[in-house]
Amino acid sequence: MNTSRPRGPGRPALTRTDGTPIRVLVVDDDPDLAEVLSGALRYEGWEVRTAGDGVSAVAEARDLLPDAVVLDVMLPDTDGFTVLRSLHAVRSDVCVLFLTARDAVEDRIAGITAGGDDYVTKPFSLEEVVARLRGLLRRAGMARQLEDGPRLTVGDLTMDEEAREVTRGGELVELSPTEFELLRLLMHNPRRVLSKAQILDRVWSYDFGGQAHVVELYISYLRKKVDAGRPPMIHTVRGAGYVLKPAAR
Amino acid sequence: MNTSRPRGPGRPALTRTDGTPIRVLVVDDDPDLAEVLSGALRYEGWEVRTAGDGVSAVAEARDLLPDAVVLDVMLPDTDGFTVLRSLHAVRSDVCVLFLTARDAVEDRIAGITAGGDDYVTKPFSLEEVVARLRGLLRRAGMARQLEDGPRLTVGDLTMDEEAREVTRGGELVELSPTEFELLRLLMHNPRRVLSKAQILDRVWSYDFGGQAHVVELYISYLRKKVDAGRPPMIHTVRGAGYVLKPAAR
DNA sequence: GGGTGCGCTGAGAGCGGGCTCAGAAGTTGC
DNA sequence: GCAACTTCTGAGCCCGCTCTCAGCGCACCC
Repeated sequence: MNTSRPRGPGRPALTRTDGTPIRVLVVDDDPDLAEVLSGALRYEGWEVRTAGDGVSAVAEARDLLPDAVVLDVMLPDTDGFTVLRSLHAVRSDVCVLFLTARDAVEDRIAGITAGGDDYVTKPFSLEEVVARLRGLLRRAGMARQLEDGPRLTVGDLTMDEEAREVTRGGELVELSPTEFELLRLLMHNPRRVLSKAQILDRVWSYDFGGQAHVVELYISYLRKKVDAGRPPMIHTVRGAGYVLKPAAR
Repeated sequence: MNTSRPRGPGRPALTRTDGTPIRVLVVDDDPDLAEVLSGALRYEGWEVRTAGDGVSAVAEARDLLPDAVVLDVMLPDTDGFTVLRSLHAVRSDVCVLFLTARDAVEDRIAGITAGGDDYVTKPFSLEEVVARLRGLLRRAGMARQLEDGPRLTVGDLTMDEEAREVTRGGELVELSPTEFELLRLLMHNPRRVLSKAQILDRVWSYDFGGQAHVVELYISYLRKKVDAGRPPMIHTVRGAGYVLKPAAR
């Protein structure tokens, strides 16, 4: 996996207010999942460490003083709530993103999002995890946006990630959840060719068994809504993937 | 380190008159509850500390000199009223919000609130606790409102939090307590998508075991009263949650 | 210029999220 | 003690979303 990654031109990156990379701690007892996650976060240009249980998580946190923690609720030793308390003791303004099984949502998530923290249910897509973390960090005010705020812009296409609002040339564009996620990925990587495999990896959840064919399908949906009669911004690079770039005048 | 969490767009924040964050001490012997509470208060941008019993509460108070204290009446060592006296000795103008069981309300609480303090009965919703604290601080004159007073406005929708009065386009809208609380949360977060879990966490009491289904139900109630024939302000974002925004022109 | 395969799109099935209605249980006020 | 109101549960329905399948067009290669 490619670990060195200069941000592409136009790639909006978050850094800490002093300009150093954002520090994230990933806590999950499944090493494979932790690896995939930390890969995606490093791809954002962030500094990442991992821990496999609650005790080492707190130990790592004491050392790293992370800005954010990605925390599996089900850990071999302790439950998420206890870890949360310890983390807040280490650094009171830490942001926490919980990972939880879908059916476990109801019972004990209660109160977790109250402190401004957030959660995603397994299985999740990497794009979603990254987006949630970005949102948390931005709201906590510990991050500095290198570009202009929560509104993402490519050409005359804009996306407000918090309001989930997309406009093209001032007109509102209505998107389904998956379409939105796909467009978000494209808009975070303007002028960069993304392969179908990359897109599948980031937009669809990691346990998705389907074909790369869905990517073509959703690109076609997006074109109908985003390009619709206007000069095209979504381009196919045959044999390589897709690019989003401002429409040539 | 940046400990203040700037409110989202349109989110009215309170600070002390010198502009520094409001300082709150949370006293409860249930660590989970204390954690949830302090999370919610930190989310308001306030500085929070916790204590688990009366003795450490007074010790913390001497150190922090809090503007307000959230105080469980039932403590392992002392009762709330003794703590109250000690707190007033530390800082005579401190605001106190009592937490009490429903059936214990009658007798002595009444006398307390005469002193300008307030109470909520368990189980409570976080939105309620935060609202009561805001009211206390404002009345005590130790807080400075960063935005425009107690009246909340989104489009042609207004809410007077103190009078519990809501108008849409000048017309009075009558709401039940829960409906009011839900709308308050939405109006504090205009143009931001709130998930059902977030709403559940803040509007319903922390021990509510029910389904996210009630949120849909109450959204539908609100729509009937707030949107009723007018251009809709409450929007569903499928798979994500709900947003309140000014009606499109 | 013809073949090959990649990419595009239309049709449609299945599913599940979200809305509404009806009613039970609890609460408040007269 | 009754009436009005509020809150929440359950059931059923509808429709939007997702994905599969299949057929076709077009780009590229020889």
